[in-house]
Amino acid sequence: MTEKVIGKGQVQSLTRAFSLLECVADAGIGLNLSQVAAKMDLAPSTVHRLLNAMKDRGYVEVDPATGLWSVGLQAFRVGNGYLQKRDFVTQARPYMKKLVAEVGETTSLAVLDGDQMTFIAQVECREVMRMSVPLGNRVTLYASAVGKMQLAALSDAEAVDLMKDISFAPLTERTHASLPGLLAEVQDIRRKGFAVDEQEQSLGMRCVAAAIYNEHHEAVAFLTIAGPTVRLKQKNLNTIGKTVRALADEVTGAIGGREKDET
Amino acid sequence: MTEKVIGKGQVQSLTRAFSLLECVADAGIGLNLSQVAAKMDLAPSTVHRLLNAMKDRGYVEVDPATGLWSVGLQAFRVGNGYLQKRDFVTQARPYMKKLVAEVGETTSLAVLDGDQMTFIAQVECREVMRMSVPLGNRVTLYASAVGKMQLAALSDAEAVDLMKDISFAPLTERTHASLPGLLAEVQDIRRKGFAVDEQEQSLGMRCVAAAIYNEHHEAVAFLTIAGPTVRLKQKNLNTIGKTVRALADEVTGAIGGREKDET
DNA sequence: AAATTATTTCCATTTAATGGAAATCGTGAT
DNA sequence: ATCACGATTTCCATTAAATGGAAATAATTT
Repeated sequence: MTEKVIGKGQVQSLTRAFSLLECVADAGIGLNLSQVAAKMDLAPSTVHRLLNAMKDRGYVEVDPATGLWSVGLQAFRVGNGYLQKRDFVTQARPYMKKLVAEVGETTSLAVLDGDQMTFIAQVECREVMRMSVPLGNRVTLYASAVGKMQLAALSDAEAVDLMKDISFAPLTERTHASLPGLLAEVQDIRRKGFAVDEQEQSLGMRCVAAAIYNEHHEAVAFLTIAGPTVRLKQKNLNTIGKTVRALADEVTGAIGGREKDET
Repeated sequence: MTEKVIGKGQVQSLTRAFSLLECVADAGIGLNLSQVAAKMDLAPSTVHRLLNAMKDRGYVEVDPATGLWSVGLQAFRVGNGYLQKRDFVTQARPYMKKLVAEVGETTSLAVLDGDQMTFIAQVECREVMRMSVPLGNRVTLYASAVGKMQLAALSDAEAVDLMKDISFAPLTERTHASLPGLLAEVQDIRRKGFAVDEQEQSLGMRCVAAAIYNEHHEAVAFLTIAGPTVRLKQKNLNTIGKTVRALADEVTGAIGGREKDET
């Protein structure tokens, strides 16, 4: 039998509870107790105890009719505190709207989370066919405009370090397949100040992203615009890139930040 | 010394960790470890251990410069799972937009949470002076349009039961001060199918709310529009009420629900 | 009605959380 | 620079609190 050793500074019941919470959150519709127990490889009684403790506080809820567990309102409430603090999200909103008005495509804001990018805000355009990502969704660093812009905002060493555990899964035939190729593009992105996702995430979709900096010249968030290739035409990418970058720079200014290399 | 007994079905470390999380979430900008320890009446070492365990999972984060703890991205991610599941939120969005377009004021969606109403979605209008509530924020049942509409959507017995532990704190001079008065208005709200907050929450603000029903004739969410008294004029409230109700009914239809008393 | 599966309760066992104390780090004053 | 004070972090003996097997109960299915 393999002994599971509890990591230093870890709290078993907490770690387990959060795993359950995430398990239940990822499941969407919900899972019943036994499914959760099986998935987490825990005794039903343990799962029962932990889930009920979280239920008492509103972090999860159980549908009495179906017995399915899902995320609770309290989790939503607490989680939204994240946005409160990050006032750049609210401050960026008017600029995001401006960008939508100028280019006519859905605009989003993403931040680095571990080794992926997470979308934290969005202003949708009014087109019938448009890009739309649920907030909280993630994309890879190597196959998204925001991700590549994130890498470009770091030093080569930092970028390589961030990518060290990543394997290049091809999402389309245009997805980067190796680190050297990716880093070469990152160089180019640094020069231009914006990144382009040329159908690397999804065929028929192009994205353009630029960085928002804080007062310490650190990129804290990434502004991106995404649309179908039929409207976001190749020949306009340079102009759009400049527009996105200009808007991102405006946000940087609005939150009292400063760009990287202003010499 | 008073012995703190752990409640049945509770998990001490979990309960404490969630209290810490909420403490840190409510603080907005953040708190340092000692402040949290003092507020929660726990030993610093315990707080340190629990906060670090949550930090490892991304539920809280600490600003290395200031040592202030605040809510983490993971909490946001997981919390947003709450909306995923409730497809009426996404389905309601286009109608919320339509309502904003028609009336020109910020539109929100609220649900019952314990004995308060929680805002879970919002579409802001484009006015400079406009209503804007951070998602996850709560309002009372007795001093909000959504709250009164919620009460009206229940039977008198259920409404009274829901209000049993509530004391009527006057938020403005127009706030309901007692249950009988509130229940009398609730009768009227049932007849009209929409509720009005006539500066009961905040002077200079009016709100109008209507209910969204599921297939079991249960009110699951409340659509509301809020704006300054200078724009949301008294004489238009009836028309606006009908508009809000009509839109709420459209959402009800879109999610396959049915209204209460369709005889 | 019986069988099967899922949930909940119970409780003896022992692990894992606890918090006091001491060490370390950080900051600002002298 | 040195000292002092407060905050943070580490350590570890103690024991309370979490654990999970088993049994009871409830909910489905056959």
